[in-house]
This record gives sequence, C-alpha cells and structure tokens, in this order.
Amino acid sequence: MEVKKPTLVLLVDDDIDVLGAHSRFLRLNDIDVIVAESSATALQRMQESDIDIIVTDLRMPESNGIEFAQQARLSRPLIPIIFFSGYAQVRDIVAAMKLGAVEFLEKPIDPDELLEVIGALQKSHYGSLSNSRKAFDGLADEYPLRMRVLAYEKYLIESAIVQSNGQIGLVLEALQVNRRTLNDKMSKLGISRDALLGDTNQ
Amino acid sequence: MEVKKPTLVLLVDDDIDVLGAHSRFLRLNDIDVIVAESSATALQRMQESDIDIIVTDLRMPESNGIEFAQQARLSRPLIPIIFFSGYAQVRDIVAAMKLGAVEFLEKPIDPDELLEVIGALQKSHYGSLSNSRKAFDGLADEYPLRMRVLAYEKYLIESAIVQSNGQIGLVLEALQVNRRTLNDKMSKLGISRDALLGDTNQ
DNA sequence: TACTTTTAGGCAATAATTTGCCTATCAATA
DNA sequence: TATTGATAGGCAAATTATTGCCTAAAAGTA
Repeated sequence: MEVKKPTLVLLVDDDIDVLGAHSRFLRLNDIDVIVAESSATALQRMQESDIDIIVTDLRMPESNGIEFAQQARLSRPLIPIIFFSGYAQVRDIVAAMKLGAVEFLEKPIDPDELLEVIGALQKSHYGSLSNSRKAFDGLADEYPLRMRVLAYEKYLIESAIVQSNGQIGLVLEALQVNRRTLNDKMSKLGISRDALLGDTNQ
Repeated sequence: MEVKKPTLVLLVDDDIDVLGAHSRFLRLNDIDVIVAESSATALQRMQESDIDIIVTDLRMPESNGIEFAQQARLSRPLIPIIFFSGYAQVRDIVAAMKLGAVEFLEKPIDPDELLEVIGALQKSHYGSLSNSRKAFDGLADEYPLRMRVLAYEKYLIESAIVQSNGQIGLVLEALQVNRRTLNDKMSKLGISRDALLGDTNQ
C-alpha cells in the first residue's frame, strides 16, 4: 500500500529502566518513541513533536498521570492516551477512563499487549486518517455546527473504511448503515475508498 | 422552572438485600426505583418503563453486568449506567468504563455516594460534559454511525450552551444555526438548558 | 469464457429536517 | 399595569436524507 508516516508514541514514566525497555521494544516493532521522565518534560515534548499516542504511568513523583493527561488534553483534546500503573485504586482507574483513556494496563506491562493496543489505535484512528481526524478534531469553535458534525461523520466513515481494509460490506455492517446511504454520504463528503487505501492508481 | 418528572432508576443486583436496602434509601430521597434481580428481568423492565439511569452490579450469576449493559445500550444507546462491584479486576473496570459507564462504585456502596452520583446526573442529563464527551468519544465502534454522530452533535451543543452560560442567543451565533433548528435538536437529543446550568429550581 | 461477488450510480417513493411565520410564556422593568 | 426582551412551541412549505429497486461495471474465480 502507500507509505505511511510511522506512529509516534510519547512514553512517560519516572522510571528510566521502564522507558528504556519499552521504547526499545516498540522501536523494534516500527513504532517511533519519544520518552519523557516527567510530566513537565512530556508536555514540552508535545510542543516540539506531533505526537500520535501518549502512553503514561499513572503514578509519578511530581504531578500524577491524571493531571498530566488533563494538561495534555488542553492542547490535544482527542489524543489517545494509554495509562498504566501497578496497584491502581478503583478511583484512579475510573478517573483515567473518564478522561477518555483508551486503555488502562497493569504494571508490569506486557509488551505484546501494549503493542496490540497501539496497533489497534493505528488501525482505527490514525495512519492515513490523520488528515481527516484533524479536520474534525481541530475544527475550531468558530465553525458552524453542521460543518463540525459533518467533519466528524467523515472521520468516522473513513476510520471504518480503513479498519475494514476497504471492504465496503464490512463497513456497512460496522456502521449499521444502508448501503445506498453510505455511498451518498461518501460522495457528498468527498470520501474516496481508493485514495484511503493508498491506491497508487489514483 | 417547569415541573420535572422524577428520576427513575433501575437497580440491578442478584442480592435481594442489596436491592431492598438501596431502593429504600433512594426512595427516601425522592428517587423512583425499579429493581431487578437478574439482567433478563432488568431488560424486561426497560421495555416496560422509561428508565432514566441504570445502576447495576458487575457480577451476577447468569450474565454479567457488562453483557447486560451492552444489551441495554442496544435499546438506549446513551442511557447513563452506574456500575458497582466488590473485588473488581482492572479489566472489568476498564471494560465498564469503555462501555461509557458514568461511574464505578466499590461494594459495599456508600449510599450517600450513590445519591451524589445520581444527583449529578439529574443536574445534567448525561452528567457533566465530560460524560457527554465520553458518550461520543468513547461510544464504541460497534455503535451505528447515526448514533455516534448524534452523540457528537449533542456534545457540541451542550458545550456551546455551557460556554455561553446558557444564553441561547450566543449559542445560535457560535454554532451558526437556525434558532428553530437548535430548539428542535435540543428537544430531540434530550438537552436541557436548565439542567446543564445546574438549575436548582427543578 | 462464463459465472459470481463486490461495488456503485439512477430513479422515485417515503421520511426526516430545516426554516420562516406566528403565537405564547416568563422575567425584568418602565 | 403595560412593555420589552429572551426563550420556545405549533404549523406548514421547502428542502434534504433515506432507502428499495433496478442496472452495470470491475474484479475475482471456476
């Protein structure tokens, strides 16, 4: 298929060993990693680089993962965040999930599990979708409601198409939408199945 | 403001004692309660009555609370669900929250805490905006496109109302939408201006 | 090649949404 | 009390969306 920009993960933990081990593992699996040993550093890294996914420890010395996530969300409202922690309290997990965490992993992290979660995110939210995602994610407040809703709908449809690897039958099932309706929406929203799948003949 | 229909809670647990104690307590606090001792019964009750909030145990003999919630969501995609459980596994809590649970309480339930959560939900239909946000952001992949788009639209409108501090004129300007259209959408999506602003005269 | 599967557009009936116009309520105030 | 401003609902016309039925092109397969 097409050449994709690799996923860039921001890994945050105060434990250098954890950072080292997991970042090595992720890089071996073709995932770019930027590490940060504190939430302050992490926020700075977010300014410098276009992070796709945040993976952060819940418990850190200075500010905890929840506070960091809240800060991070200010600049990137919908960025996927994966939390991990050992001995987490129920209220911590609930707080993390309420913040819209994508996943909450128990420490010690199973590298394969982490990879799997990231892989699922790549498929569903990112990859070739980054443009579309930005289209609705970043669509500023001043845009009309209708436009913003349509941008989101476009993003959802594009996500489903990429996830289904272009098989429209699966998309119809996933979105539970009439085939005729989907075709009309795609045409109206300017969604091209071929372009999404990186068709080189486009 | 206007007279509201009292909140109707569906309380689900296989333990009759729990049902009795908590339903009594809630009723003492002016909250209508329908109880169900199994998920099958609960689903039936949902057909019979217009439930506002579901409060369910995570662990039950036949089907567990997650499965029940999934079933319930089929007919009421955005209904607020509060889970409770003792000795919950991290993965259970995460699964519950991913389903869009409003809250996850530990057993034994502190009645005041439950009351507080329900009170917060009464104030704003889906709880705080963050919950509404969850309703669209976290609305799992398996939900129909239509529902997910509506959830997002609801979130946008609620955000705009809160941002404008309830002044509909400002909302109309911000969303660039026809006044009549906004009113219709609010009514259809179950958005209450008063509730969003925490109107205490309800 | 012939057959099947997948995808997609044309068209029309039906359903839903949008919107302007009118009215009504409520609160604040002259 | 009368008036004004903000909010909402009823209604109906105009517009748009949905969907089933039909056809057809393209890709894959026997």
